[in-house]
Amino acid sequence: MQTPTLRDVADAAGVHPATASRALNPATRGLVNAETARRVIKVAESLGYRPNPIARGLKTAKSGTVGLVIPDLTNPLFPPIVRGIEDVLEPAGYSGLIVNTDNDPHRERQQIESLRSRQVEGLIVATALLDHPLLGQLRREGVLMVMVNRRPESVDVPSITPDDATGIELAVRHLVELGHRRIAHLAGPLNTSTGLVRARAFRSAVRDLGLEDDPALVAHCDYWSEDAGAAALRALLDSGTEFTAVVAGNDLIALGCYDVFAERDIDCPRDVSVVGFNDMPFLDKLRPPLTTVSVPHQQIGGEAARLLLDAIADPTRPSRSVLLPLTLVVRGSTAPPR
Amino acid sequence: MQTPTLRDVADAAGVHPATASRALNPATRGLVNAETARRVIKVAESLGYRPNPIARGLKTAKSGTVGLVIPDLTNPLFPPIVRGIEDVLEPAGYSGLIVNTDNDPHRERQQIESLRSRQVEGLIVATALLDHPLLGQLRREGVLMVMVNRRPESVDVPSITPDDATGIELAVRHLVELGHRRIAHLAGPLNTSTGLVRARAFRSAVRDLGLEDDPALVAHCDYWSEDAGAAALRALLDSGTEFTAVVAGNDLIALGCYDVFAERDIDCPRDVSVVGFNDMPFLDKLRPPLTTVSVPHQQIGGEAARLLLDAIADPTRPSRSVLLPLTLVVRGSTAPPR
DNA sequence: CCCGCTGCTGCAATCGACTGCACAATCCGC
DNA sequence: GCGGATTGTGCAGTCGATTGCAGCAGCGGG
Repeated sequence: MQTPTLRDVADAAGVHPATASRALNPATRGLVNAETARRVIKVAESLGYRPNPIARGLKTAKSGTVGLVIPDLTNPLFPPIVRGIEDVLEPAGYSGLIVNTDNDPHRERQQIESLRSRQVEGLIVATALLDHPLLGQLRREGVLMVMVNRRPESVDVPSITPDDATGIELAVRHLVELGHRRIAHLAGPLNTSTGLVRARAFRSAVRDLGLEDDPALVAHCDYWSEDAGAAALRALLDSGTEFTAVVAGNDLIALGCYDVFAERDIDCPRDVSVVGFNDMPFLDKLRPPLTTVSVPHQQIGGEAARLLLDAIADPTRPSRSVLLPLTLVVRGSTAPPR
Repeated sequence: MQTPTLRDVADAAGVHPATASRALNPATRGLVNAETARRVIKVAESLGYRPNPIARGLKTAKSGTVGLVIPDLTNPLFPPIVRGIEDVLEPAGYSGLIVNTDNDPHRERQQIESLRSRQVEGLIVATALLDHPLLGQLRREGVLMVMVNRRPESVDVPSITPDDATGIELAVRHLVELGHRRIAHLAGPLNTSTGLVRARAFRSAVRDLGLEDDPALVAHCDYWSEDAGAAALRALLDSGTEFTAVVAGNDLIALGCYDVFAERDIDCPRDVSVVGFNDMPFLDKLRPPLTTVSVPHQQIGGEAARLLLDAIADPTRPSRSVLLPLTLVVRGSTAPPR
């Protein structure tokens, strides 16, 4: 006998499996004599009994798993989020099934399909595609889900997002306080909600702080990548527009700036200041260490998991959304303009 | 009716559920009339039938999941490994359940216990503890597993490990070719197999290349961390031992060196050269960019998953182990000595 | 002294898919 | 045209845990 079953426990305790089941389940324990329950529990322990979640899941139609849909675990953004999720899921007796979509809508469909056939009880979605028809469909089919890092525009889905707008404002304000007046923005892809939100926030922050809102000062990146960031900065430089500071759409784009600085012999922060976004690991090891907006990724993951567990516990509960506050981490890449 | 069951398909196709089951399962399809099979399959498709893996698992005692035991997903070493694993698991119809142990043996036990109760079919273990009694116990209990990044000493378990010894030799040889003669080693914790193997490999590489094997040149770090690396380098520096280059046990330890360089105004690579190990992301963004030994993490993960799947398919097959070749990535942190 | 209630426990069905066995239909050779 | 081999299909039990319902004992009240 590999691992003892409920029946083994019941036999050893001299009761019916049904009684053993009730004794072992805290929710139904009240139905059984306290003395009997104690005995059953004791026997279960001594036998090293572990309920088989597969069998349990068959009857209860619950799998104890949730799906985590992310673009790519290799992107340093996601591990802390996943970790935060797992840390909340685990004590609740749940676990997460991770799939990587590589931002390929087709793959995404497939992966979600595969998760559903694995009977996940809900989905935590961190992919960044905007206005996805799949989203509405899943909603209609009653699939529970929580979005991370993006707030769906049309559909009513609970979400956990960093307060991007305030984060950008933090960055701009910091630069203004240092004395910068011509601040550029290297925006992320505008077909992603974060890219869009941050770009908008940038322009309104600039206006709010009494600076000129010059459209020539914002350049767009096609991807959230170093290369795209470098390309955008080069274009901006070549356009002849004057600026003394850059707010990058995220840290990778900021890293692209570093490449251009090296390439064109620009001294950061003496010639140009840069602020990133996300606070990826090891940014403090760069020369100069990157000033950036810090996002509490692990906390975001934790909140997302909590929201999903709530939804599982009571699917009728109205969907709640959370906006998490951000902080600015000032390091060496920002200084007063010359 | 939420999702159609096998019975629904069978009814719609006018056959018995048993027949439908056989028709749908490629392994047993031969038992049923080709025409009937075709019809059943067609009906299944049109109904959008998805076999319920929970029910299937109950009968077949297979869950389609494997457990991934890692210390901490947040450590940049692991995401690529996990990604490599998932990429192999997924097409095979398996998926991975990740648990983080934080290198806490107690937590590790618990987590593995929890994975087992979830009926995982095997374990991929990437935790670095040496000589773990748990290991032998699991073996005896017939739990299939594969180790990543470490080769168990006593027990016969398949493993995938980078060829650390050759990697270290690559690093030392590179430094020697640059003209270094006094090369130090900041070894990782010696109670981890990688720490031990690399430290040994360092000394034998030094000897093989005709350098003096001075014990004063190797310092030990208590952890694989920046702080530990910095502390070890400080101790070495304070001891007055002369050296012009450092081979760090891994990249984090090398990063610790950077901190000390900044602190003591040491110019890398002019005063001291440094080589890391692992090639974490973004090392090329450091000043100076870190020369390091590159480990094919994703490939390691993939191989590990393949090994485990093999073992699942045929548990009697003798356990195989793989040593993956490494390469040296020369960047800016190494130069000829002054 | 009997009825009815409460508190426990057991019985048996159920979840959905798989599978050994039996049986029916078909086909072949002699 | 008959016996035996060969397919193809159905029946029913199984995996392990859960749960509605029934039954039983004990107890108090009328």
